[in-house]
Amino acid sequence: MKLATWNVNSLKVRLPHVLDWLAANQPDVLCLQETKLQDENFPIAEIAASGYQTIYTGQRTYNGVAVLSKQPGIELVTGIPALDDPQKRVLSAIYDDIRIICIYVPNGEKVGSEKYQYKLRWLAALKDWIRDMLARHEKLVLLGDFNIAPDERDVHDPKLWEGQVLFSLPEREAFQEVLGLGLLDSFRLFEQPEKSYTWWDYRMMGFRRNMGLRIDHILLSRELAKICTACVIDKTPRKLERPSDHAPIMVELGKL
DNA sequence: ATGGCTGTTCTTAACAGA
Repeated sequence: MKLATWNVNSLKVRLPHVLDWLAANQPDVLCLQETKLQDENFPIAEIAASGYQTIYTGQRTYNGVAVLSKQPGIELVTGIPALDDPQKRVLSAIYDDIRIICIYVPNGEKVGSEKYQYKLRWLAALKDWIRDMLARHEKLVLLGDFNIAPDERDVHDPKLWEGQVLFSLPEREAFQEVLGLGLLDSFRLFEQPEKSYTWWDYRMMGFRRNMGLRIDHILLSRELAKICTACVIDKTPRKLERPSDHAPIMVELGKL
């Protein structure tokens, strides 16, 4: 089974990239963030023509998440149940017995800002919810754009980013607390190339100079980590014309 | 120190993203 996540930064603009990527990689499940589409504008027909069905929750201009899958999911959840949040950032369903949770964590803008406080509150609510979900689902995947680089290895210039949003200690601690519930960072289960990132700034030739951050993640419950055989960041779509600033990541799971 | 790209909007300037 192949599970993937990709912040597409506007599905309207990136739909051709997504369809090409689906055809080339054939994931069983692909989670998308920053679709930036209201539900009535979601391109279900184009995606269905590629052999995928979709669940989605979106809004105008900002945020929006979707889960594309070969098989239908059950027990859909939209948003973090205990969090009263109009922003469309969370979508979850069960696929092939696995509870998939697609998230788009708030960016946080700047350490100390109102949006940063919202990010930390949001992460605290996420932790409480994931604790509940793990108690109910041994097979669980939490994946998406976390907007947190967990470790110095995940930052092209840790000195420059020290204390900055996406790499500040409170954010990294919140990430570790989620892991502490019983999740593993699939990317670090395997040997990886040095300087592996999932996001590069559009400006200053960030991608060409590999000035990136690893802020998109696929976290696996212990049960699933045991059967995970690979985790790969695919930089191919980042090289296309008009790319998303994020690259997709994919894990492969063997038989239970 | 700043702004640097990109996408979106009751657009052509302002904002948010990371």
